[in-house]
Amino acid sequence: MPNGPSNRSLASVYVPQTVEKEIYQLWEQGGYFQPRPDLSKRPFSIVMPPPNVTGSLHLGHAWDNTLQDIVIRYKRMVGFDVVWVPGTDHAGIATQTRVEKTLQEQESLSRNDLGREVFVKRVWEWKQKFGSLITDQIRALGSSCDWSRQRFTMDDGLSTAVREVFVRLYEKGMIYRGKRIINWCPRCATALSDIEVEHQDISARLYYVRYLTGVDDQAVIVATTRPETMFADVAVAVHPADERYVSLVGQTLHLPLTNSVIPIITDTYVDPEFGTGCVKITPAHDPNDFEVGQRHHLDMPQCIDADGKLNALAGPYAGLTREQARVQVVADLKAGGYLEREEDMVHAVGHCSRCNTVVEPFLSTQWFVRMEELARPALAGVEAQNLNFVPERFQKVFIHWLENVRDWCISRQLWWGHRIPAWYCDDCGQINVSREELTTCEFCHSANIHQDEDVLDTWFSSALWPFSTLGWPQQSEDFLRYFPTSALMTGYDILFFWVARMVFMGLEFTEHMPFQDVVLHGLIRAEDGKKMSKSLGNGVDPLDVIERYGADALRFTLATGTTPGNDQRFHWEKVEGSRNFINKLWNASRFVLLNLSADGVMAPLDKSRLQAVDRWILHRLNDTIESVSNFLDGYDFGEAGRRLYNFAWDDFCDWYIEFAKLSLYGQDAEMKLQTQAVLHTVLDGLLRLLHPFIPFVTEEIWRSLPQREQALIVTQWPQTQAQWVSVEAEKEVGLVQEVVRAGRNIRSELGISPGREITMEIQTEQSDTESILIRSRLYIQRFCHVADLVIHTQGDIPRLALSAVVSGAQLYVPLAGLVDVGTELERLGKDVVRLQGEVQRAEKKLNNSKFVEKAPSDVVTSERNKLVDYQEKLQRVRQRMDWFQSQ
RNA sequence: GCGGCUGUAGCUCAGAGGGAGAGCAUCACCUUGACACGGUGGGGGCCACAGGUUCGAUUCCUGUCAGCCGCACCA
Repeated sequence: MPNGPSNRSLASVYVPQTVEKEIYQLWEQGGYFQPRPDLSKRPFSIVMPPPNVTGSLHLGHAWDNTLQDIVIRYKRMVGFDVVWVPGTDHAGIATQTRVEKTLQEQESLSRNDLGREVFVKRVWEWKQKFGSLITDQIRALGSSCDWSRQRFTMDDGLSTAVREVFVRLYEKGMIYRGKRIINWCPRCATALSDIEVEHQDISARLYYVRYLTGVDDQAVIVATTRPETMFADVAVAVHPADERYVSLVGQTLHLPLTNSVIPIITDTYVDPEFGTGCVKITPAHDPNDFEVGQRHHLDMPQCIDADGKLNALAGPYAGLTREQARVQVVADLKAGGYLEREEDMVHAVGHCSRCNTVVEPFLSTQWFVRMEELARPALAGVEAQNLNFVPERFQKVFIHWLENVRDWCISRQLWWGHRIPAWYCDDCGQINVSREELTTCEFCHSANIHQDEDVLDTWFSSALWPFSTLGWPQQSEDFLRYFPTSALMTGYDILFFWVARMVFMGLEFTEHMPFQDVVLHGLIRAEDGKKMSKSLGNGVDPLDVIERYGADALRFTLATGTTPGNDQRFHWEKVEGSRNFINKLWNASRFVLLNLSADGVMAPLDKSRLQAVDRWILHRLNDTIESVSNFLDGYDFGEAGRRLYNFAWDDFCDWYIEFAKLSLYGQDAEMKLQTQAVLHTVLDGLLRLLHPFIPFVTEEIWRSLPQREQALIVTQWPQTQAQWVSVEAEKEVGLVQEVVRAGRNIRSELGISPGREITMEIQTEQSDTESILIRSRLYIQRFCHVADLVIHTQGDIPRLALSAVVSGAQLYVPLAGLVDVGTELERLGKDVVRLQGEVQRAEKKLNNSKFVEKAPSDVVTSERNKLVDYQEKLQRVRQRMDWFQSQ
């Protein structure tokens, strides 16, 4: 890396805005995001879920990217050959709709005014113009993905992959074209797949309509929620076992308003309990009716067109929208005496997941992927544990979906996307499906052919993402080295849309699960727990957050707010907290840097010369390295981040730095050197550990560190070292902390002003405790502002003094003027209550013979130790109370 | 109807078969030579409810209630 000035002084407040861009450039120009050709390292690869090329970053992306970047940076430092492939998605409907809207607003033109070719050209221009917006935003977040491998779903290579897959599936009979009932969005004017339909409960009415038999006034009452489709009714069905209607089966009915004649048929699909037990059958406008129609070979006339309006079949109602027609038909039925009654009901109605328009079940010719054969290996693979879900519970959801999946409608009536590689021959009528552009029919060699107008579902190309981005169908170097990828990280909301499809496509075409681990996170929500949405206007722009608090603060917030698989709420206060933490780290680093030796040369750590506090912080660091590494290995980012937060703030800043000051400002030059070395070692480790979470600030601090050899991003992840494990130091510093807290508590509770120096006596009967206290006396004096500290194993207890007990020792603060017998008794009384509780709890356990018999011996031992400790403390406090009461 | 998640301090949330935690908020005190984006001390909780398993349950199991989310059906 370029050599920044060493040991330069840092400002007292960290200002991310001035640093982040520069650091990112430094990384990118240093080529650190690209893997080094090093075959001795194990590969670790991730493909980034591609955002919409013309979209902009939202907090969900930011979260997703942060988690991926944490893993990537961690694995890179651990020593894997890491590659993270970024890219964008052409997002068919979304992009097309957006361009159409702008076209309409700015030029009052529709896509039909332009024609297909010109329109598609305009979308490409739009993509060129706005396509870098989102990738720049991903850069602003600090993502260390390999931009040299960036892909777009409509790149040549990826388009080749799409064609290859389409053709192969078609040749295997796994893609077919057929006239079926599909989900149609009249506003988007395209077919949708089942999962692009959202079911919402709607309060509606159930209309009971009289269909006359033509004999006298005899009628059958049919219940329907969609009277406007009656013009396309071809039958009325009853359950074969429904005795009420047995005599009518085979007879005909006259449709009200049109007088068409339709038969009464039987089908077990009919639920005799619902409504009247009679169902009107409209095969072209209802998925269930469609199946009935197929079974009974019924006609399938359509009365609603693609634009959602009624057609000529509806006679006088032609031209009305579905909604208008319903109102009019109901009114006319009522007027004609055909409406028996109406009933309020609530039922689920499908809505377009993109524009929320009510979806029309629509009979049309579309392309489908046969799912049965694709789902089977996917299920088998998952059940054989070849795919590791984090958290595990998503596996069940995944399996359930695959077990029930229906054929996938993949054709879309759009212009923006991968055009279906099928050509129809106008002479022989054959369908040609081909990898190459065709000009003549492969069957009859006629030049009279035309390509299918439709494009493929965007998810069809996304399904190939993990291998198409790496070069497939070529056996490219990248594909051979980095596929299957190591992990796929994304929100659980696209488990079916994307993850499932990648899995079955991966298995079909590469014979591998496309990734080993599937790590699913939740959704980011607004403060009140609601979904962030444009319509609610409660969205937060991550770029705003970055601008105000820095990318690191955003990242740390998102990462530490993560509980595997769960949603999290966004609060500005959390970001502020993260910003404060980053500033804390900044200042702790400043402290360390200011106190290193002027020449920047560090003494090697000499274990024999270290003090307990040094061994303690190194022990803590060791512990932190271990747990953070473990949490990261298990993709538990939240817990890893929180551990680091606590270690950095509590152990390092609040305690160790304060301990270190004594040595740094003291007279012992040798000790000072060791302290400097420890400070440096801990900061060094901390920066490495925090780097995946808050890469900018850690790299920036790193640049100021002496003795650095390379950029932090490519340094080694810290290793645990057995030599730094020190139970003894934990115990020693634990006692010091207990004494300090007790001393501070006395000062605070008695309102002793901070500037006032006090006298303290500590009495203990244990020689090891005594030596710890003697060794630590300067800490106690400094932290509790004690001018005169007496430590003794025997002797008189100070008379008029405030007191506290700690494990193995008693503390006295003689303060004649401040001791009020009443308040002191009250203080001690509270302590007695607390300690009594503890003693009782421990006694109850230990008096239970079953506990002593059955509980693990270490639990019993520790319980015994606790009891002794509490009993002793209790006794001391009571003695003290007795003494006061006798006054 | 099937499946899942959540219920812990005022708020947002961790946690874990064996002494209830954090951040924010709150109260008191503090310009202590890294940091007021800071320091010190304090208050605050039958860990939703009822059973069960266990020596021991806030944690595991079952059920109930409440909130939420998928999937399926709905004439």
